[in-house]
Amino acid sequence: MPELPEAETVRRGLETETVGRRISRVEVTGLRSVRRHPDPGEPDRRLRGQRVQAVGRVGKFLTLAAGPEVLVVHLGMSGQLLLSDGAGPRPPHSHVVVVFEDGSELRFVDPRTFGQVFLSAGPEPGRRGRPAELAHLGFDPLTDGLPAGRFAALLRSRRTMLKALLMDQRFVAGIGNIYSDEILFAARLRYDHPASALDEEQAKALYRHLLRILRASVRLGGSSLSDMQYRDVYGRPGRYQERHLVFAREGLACTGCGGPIRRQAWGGRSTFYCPGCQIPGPGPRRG
DNA sequence: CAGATGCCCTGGGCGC
DNA sequence: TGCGCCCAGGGCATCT
Repeated sequence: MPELPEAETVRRGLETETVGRRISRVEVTGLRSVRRHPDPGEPDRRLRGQRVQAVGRVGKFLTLAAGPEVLVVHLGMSGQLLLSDGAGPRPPHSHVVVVFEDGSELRFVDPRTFGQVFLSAGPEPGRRGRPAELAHLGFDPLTDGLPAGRFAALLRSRRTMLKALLMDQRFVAGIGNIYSDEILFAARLRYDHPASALDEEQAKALYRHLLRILRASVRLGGSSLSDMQYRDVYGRPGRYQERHLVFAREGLACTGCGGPIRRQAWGGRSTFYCPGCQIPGPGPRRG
């Protein structure tokens, strides 16, 4: 499930491999992947002949600037961006393929089609020229450099449960189910702890763990789960899953207390936590 | 406004 | 061996 560290790993690969290359055409075969475009031929028309200038990222979204155009990619659940020299057959579910003038290809492969590819309608005024379609996203933990005190104040103003807030892309961009569980375990806070119940020090500590874990995962190329769906642009899996302390570890011994990690259905998906180490918070105040 | 729910979609795992 | 069921979950729409 590509989250920020996986998107950042892909971004680095794209930056290395595609900046400076000229696009000769874009082949779209998966209409759902370009669902924001009423006309699926639009990406080809607008990108033809443009040279890739920069590769950016906001949360889980990737952006390729090419001439006046910005191509935005979200990997969804099962999306991959794979580089190829253009020889050999394309893998199944290659819904969008950017062909460069040397014949090499950038293939958007996405079996479950939760991901998407679209050309931005333009930059949002202010906010560092972020594509307008990404205006709703909150701060990016690795690129926006939000001071800890600001984070703590923002967090403590919300009454939402911590996990819901960490996964809320409007609050902070890039954290999903895996990293929210890992961050909350590191901070010794349970998923259902109300954000507003944290004191200043707890909120700052949570932020430190958030940054530390995302950076550590980027260093190891992100997390590939048992399905090995996540791959970088060279097709390599990540290695951060070896460092997961709670995610997908139901029944295994907690590294903190030795007790079993618990799995809880919550918000329509699985949450993993240690009942011994992670505190649930004060609960609703009475009186 | 915030929380809950359902939908989209396919491959893989599992029970029978 | 094979079929059908269920699950994985990010983002969004919709309802309360």
